[in-house]
Amino acid sequence: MPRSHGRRATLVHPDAAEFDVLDVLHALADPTRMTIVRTLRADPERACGTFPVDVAPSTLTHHFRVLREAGIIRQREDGNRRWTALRFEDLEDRFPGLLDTIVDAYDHQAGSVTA
Amino acid sequence: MPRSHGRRATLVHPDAAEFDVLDVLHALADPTRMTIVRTLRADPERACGTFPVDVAPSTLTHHFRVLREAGIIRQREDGNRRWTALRFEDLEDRFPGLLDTIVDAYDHQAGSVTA
DNA sequence: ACCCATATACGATGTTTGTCGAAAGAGAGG
DNA sequence: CCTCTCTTTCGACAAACATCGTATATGGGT
Repeated sequence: MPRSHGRRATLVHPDAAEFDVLDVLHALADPTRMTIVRTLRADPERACGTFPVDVAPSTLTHHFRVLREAGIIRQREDGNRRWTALRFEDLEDRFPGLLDTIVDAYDHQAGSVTA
Repeated sequence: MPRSHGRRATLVHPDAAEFDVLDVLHALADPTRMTIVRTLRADPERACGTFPVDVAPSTLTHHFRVLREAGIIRQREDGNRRWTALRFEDLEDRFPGLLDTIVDAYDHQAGSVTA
C-alpha cells in the first residue's frame, strides 16, 4: 500500500506581501536557477522539461521549488505538463526594479565573460 | 614552533572586472552581511568591531571575507585596526544600480515588516 | 488495458555554510 | 618587557544545499 505522494502536492505560492528579499537573492545566486529565470524573461511560459539546463529531472524539480517558494515563479498544472512563468508583476510591486537589475547585471557579465 | 598565521595575510581584493554577480548575490543573501553593507552605506568607513551585529568576532571575520572576495567591501590596515569601506564605485561600474536596488529593497521590506 | 512521456517524492551523498571557542599575531602604551 | 585591545587563523560542529538514482504518480495515446 504505497503512500500517496504523487505530484499533486499543494504547489505553494507565497503572497507578494510575504516575499523576503534575502530568499530572492539566495534563489538567484545559483547558475541553474538564474538560467531558468533568464529563459522565462524571454518566454512568458514554458513546460518544465524545456529549459536549457543540464541537470537531472529531480534536481530541476528542486530548483523550481526554491524559485517558487521565493515568489519568483508561478507554476500551474495542465494535463500532464506543469507550466512555469515568472511572477514579474508581483516581484515588481514588492521590490521595484530588483529582478531586472539583477538579471541585466548577469547578462552584462555573461556578455563580457562567458560568450 | 608555531606556524605563522597572523593577521597579515594578503587581504585579497578582486579587480572589478572579475566580480561575479552570483557571488555578489550570495554574499548579500545573509542577514548579518546585509546589516554590514547597510551600515557601510550610511558611514563611509568603519572599524571591524563597530558594526551592530550580534555574532562572535571570528564569525564577523568570516563574513568580511565573503564580502571582500565578492568585491563588495575593501579593507585596509591602520595600526591595530582594520577599516572597512564599501567598494561602491567599483560595483557601480561593473553592475550599475545593483547594490542600491538590492539594499533599497531590503530597507523597504524591513520598513514594512521588522520595524 | 497497456505503454510512454512528464514530472514529482524520497533517500542518500558529498560539499558548502554559519557558527563558535581557543589560540595567536600585531600594535599601543605603561 | 608586559599587558591590553583588536582582529585573525584554526579546528570543529550542525545545518543547509546541490546533486543524483530509484520509485511512483498522472495523463495521453495506441
